[in-house]
Amino acid sequence: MGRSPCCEKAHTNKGAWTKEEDDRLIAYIKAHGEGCWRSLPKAAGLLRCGKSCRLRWINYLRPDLKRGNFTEEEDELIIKLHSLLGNKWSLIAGRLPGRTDNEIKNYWNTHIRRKLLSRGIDPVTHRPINDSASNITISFEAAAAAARDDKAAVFRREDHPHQPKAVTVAQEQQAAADWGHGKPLKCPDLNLDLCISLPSQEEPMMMKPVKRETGVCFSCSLGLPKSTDCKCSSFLGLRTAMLDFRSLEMK
DNA sequence: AATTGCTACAACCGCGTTCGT
DNA sequence: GACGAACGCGGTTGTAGCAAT
Repeated sequence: MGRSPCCEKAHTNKGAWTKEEDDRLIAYIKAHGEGCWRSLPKAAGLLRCGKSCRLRWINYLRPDLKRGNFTEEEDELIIKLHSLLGNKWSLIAGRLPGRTDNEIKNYWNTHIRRKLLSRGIDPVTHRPINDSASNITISFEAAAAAARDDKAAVFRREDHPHQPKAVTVAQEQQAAADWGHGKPLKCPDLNLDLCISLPSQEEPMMMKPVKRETGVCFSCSLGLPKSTDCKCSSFLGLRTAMLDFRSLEMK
């Protein structure tokens, strides 16, 4: 069963946006706000599909975008977040104010991948390329699936082709077992000394960017400047990550 | 000066998820 | 609960600009 196209292709422009189109889109969003992307093009007098408008606004026109070169700190943060989250570009972007998922994805593919390779590090697994002995990589998704006792979903490799492929079934089961008993999960190579607490029983495991009343947020846990929604009362500046899944938005 | 190859990044596409009815 | 529409994400493609030859 096919999905109907998102827009009338015959009457929409494609390719690079013109200055006039940008101005129309900016003016419309300033007047009416974001949202209703489907109806926006017609309302704004644009011959574009809603998706295209949304992408243009989010990746290029939004006034809070930083643009310009990435700093060394941003580089390292992206690498660290990627080692934790994999290709979850929107989650990574959420931790880099003023940066978009598309921008980070492009930057990863053009700069950071090469940077890691030149350091002899596999950009997918974040492990030394010639380090054949150490091949234990535990995915947070696998752990989360195990915590849900979702046996059917316990991370079938073919369902997650983008994830590191170094984890064995036995390792997955061990991780699941450890997770289920509330043991801290450690990724030896990340040197983040991760300590993950289970969410409280009454809350569903669906990951939403819920503000925490206790503990520290993800930004603080990485020793970063506080994010705008940070409510942490203090942070000692330790490079120790107390990672709570509820501070992450998971799909 | 012309051509070729490479890099960077904007934009598109397909699909999974969420939301409203 | 089922269904369709809309949204959002990640992978991929297209192309402009630059460097090397």
